[in-house]
Amino acid sequence: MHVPTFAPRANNRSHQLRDAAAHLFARRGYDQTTVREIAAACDMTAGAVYVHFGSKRSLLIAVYSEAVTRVTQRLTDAVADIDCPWQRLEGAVRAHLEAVLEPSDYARVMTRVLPEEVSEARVALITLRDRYEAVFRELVVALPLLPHTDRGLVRLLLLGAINWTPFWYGHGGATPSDIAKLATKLLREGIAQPTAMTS
Amino acid sequence: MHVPTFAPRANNRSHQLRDAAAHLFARRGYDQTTVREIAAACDMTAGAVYVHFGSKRSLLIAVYSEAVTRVTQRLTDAVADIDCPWQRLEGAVRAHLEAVLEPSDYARVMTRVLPEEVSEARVALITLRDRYEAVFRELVVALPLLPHTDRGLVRLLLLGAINWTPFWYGHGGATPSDIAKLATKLLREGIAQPTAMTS
DNA sequence: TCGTAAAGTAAACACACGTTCACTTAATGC
DNA sequence: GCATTAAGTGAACGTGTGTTTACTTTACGA
Repeated sequence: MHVPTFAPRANNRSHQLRDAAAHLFARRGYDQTTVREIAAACDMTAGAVYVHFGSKRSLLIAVYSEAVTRVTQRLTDAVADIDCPWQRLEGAVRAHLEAVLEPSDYARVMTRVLPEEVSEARVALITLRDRYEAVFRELVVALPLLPHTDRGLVRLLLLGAINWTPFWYGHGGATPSDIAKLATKLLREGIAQPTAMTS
Repeated sequence: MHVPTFAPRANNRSHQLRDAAAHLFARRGYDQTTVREIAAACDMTAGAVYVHFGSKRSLLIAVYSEAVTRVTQRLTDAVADIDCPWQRLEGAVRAHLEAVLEPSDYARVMTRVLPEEVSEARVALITLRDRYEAVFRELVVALPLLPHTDRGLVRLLLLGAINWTPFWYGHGGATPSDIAKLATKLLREGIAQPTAMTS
């Protein structure tokens, strides 16, 4: 006749599940990953997953949410001590690339599973991703650009370029630092060989 | 007792099937599209699909191959009459964007279904896409760039930026032409506000 | 015209997957 | 210690999907 105890237990393995899901989502995508695989990675049964998460979909949202939180934090830290807007941008791009390209499961989920592809969780995922992209919005807004420059467009092109990197990274010898440097240079001054103007 | 006639018939509907598949793959992705849907779009049964294509996978490869052929042609045409390397690049980017962003089913398949996501057809699709990207490789090689510029990296960043456009196109008012202009400008001279150097 | 094989149908097969359910076990608060 | 409930098991359910199969219809060359 006592008040029941609704608290989760101490040895909570839901974190372990979420980590395993992140690992598999990052490596094989959402659709290709099965609930049974995630469970097996934790030495559990598929049924046990549903004790912690109501559905595969909500598991993805949990992973994605954690990913956004972590990468945003990493980004914020990376640019915290920098003043120059251009160097801030370069630092942010490098931090993003390091997070996405090195074997950090959570960050990779953000680029590996595209919100647009998972119809079940589209809205939730896009909302989360927007939270992340807001950081870049601020960075771009802070840049001293030519008048009439469409800063939104600049941000989208930049994000596209770096979101695509996982698909080709490793084929050349470029490091995240190289890529960040080039991307920033493109925005700043371009890479055209100055033409010898007839003076 | 006569030699059999192995030729396909005149009223061949395999093209119709391929078109329908392109339409659905472009709109909903590969995994989310079912063989029955493709068949239904042609007023056929699922079984009939297998008369023309051995598997769903080979149907995708047929669509993707046709897509690469068409877009490559479109691109080649677009830059045929242009001499200036920079204008050639801008024209190519605009042509690519127009193909991808406007409701041309085949072109959209190229960016909607990522070769890396379809494990069954990964290799075949990547081979096809490489054929297309070779066009951009030439365009970038022809640019007069600063010495020691990693042209491969430039191409990859550029392709990433424009491949990502389908995910955000329409949210701003930018047209394919606007996007192409900005992308080219970025490579050429950047968009930084020139600092007033103390002379 | 007539035989052959292509084109197509209808139904079933095989299987993988997300999810549920009845049941067991083991922490946890009182 | 004991009731309570979270955590977990193992098997089954329902369903969707790619594919196959036996059969029918139809174009087409000789």
